[in-house]
Amino acid sequence: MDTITRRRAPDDTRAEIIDKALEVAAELGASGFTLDAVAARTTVSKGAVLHHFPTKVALLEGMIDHLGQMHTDGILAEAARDPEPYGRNARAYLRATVTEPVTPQDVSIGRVVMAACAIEPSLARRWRTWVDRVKVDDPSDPVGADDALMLRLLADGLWVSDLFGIHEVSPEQRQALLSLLTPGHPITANDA
Amino acid sequence: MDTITRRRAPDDTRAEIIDKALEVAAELGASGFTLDAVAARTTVSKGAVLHHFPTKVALLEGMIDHLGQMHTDGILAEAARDPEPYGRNARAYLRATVTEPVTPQDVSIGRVVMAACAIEPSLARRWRTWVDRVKVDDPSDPVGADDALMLRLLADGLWVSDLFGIHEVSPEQRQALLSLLTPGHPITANDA
DNA sequence: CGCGACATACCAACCGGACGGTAACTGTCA
DNA sequence: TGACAGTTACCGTCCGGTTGGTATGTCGCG
Repeated sequence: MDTITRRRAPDDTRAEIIDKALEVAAELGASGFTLDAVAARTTVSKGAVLHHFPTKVALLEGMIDHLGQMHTDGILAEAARDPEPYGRNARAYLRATVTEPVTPQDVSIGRVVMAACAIEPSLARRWRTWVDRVKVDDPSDPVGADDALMLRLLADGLWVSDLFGIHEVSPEQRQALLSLLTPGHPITANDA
Repeated sequence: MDTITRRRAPDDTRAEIIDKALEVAAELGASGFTLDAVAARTTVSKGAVLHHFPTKVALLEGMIDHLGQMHTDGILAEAARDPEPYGRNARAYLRATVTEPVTPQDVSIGRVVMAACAIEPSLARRWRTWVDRVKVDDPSDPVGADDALMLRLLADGLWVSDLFGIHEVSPEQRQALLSLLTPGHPITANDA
């Protein structure tokens, strides 16, 4: 009947764990990202964390899936407000990566994810799976495969650059990148 | 007379440690990259490793510097054989990243470096320092800053993609990327 | 009851690095 | 040139803190 006395729904706990795990990643970075730290921040115990995510990698998978879903939403939203069909999908990918405010928290989380993928191959494969899925969202996109790939590589490169502070990229330069792909003006030679 | 009993030159030991450390990184990956594993592969002991590199991060710095030097050489060689001055520098950067054979060992080492930079901020800063240095190698390069930046971001994105197996990039596509920057045909809008 | 959602207590192994000691090399000064 | 002092290169061992994971108990709900 009523859910007042009932114990909390497990899904809520699971969601809270992921949420708090992202907080820990944002604040403590990869070296501070431990099961104990995550559990300490949740309302539940470490045992509960291990109950929902039997291993640390499983927790990271949950986090990556969550982040992937968020980013997918951002990309779809970006594509939805783009009237120009040519290259819409790839452009949305780039736009969602470039435009979204990159807070220090995002950077820290990104680093943790990056480290995790670099250490654990299964997580890297999960990343790839996400990319594959987001790539086929709009097969009717008329843009050439080479140009679309180029935009995605560019977006990833910019993301990595932001993560590690490699290049100073001004807002104007980001804007210039956004206007790269226009109909009738393919970038790579293969896309005639 | 003979050098059998003589102690080896310390620089040789240091070089050997870095060399074997790269081997360990290539074969065992980030999770297997421990001081013990490195020491076990060298002819010297763990104590000697710590003597030359007082901390694990210091060893990684040495490895990154070494790799950076190698890559710098590759870039300079690529630029030297390029008759076209326009965008030569940025193109060489891209070319050295794309063209150089990416062996599984390279991928494994790259992952270790990536993880290290993601975990330890000082290593990421070292990466940035290297990029800054390699960027000013040829200030007379007439290519626009935006286009040069774009090529570098593209190269980094491709490198990351190769590291994690994110995109399948055919040799033809890599070739298409190489011919991106040509005189009289700027890519970004800002470089008129 | 029984099953899933937790809590508590605990463990064992890994790993970075500290440390005391030794042997080899280098400079110095008589 | 040779003895002595100081320094550098290196060895082998040990420690202890951290951390991922387990084992077992408990409680509520259906």
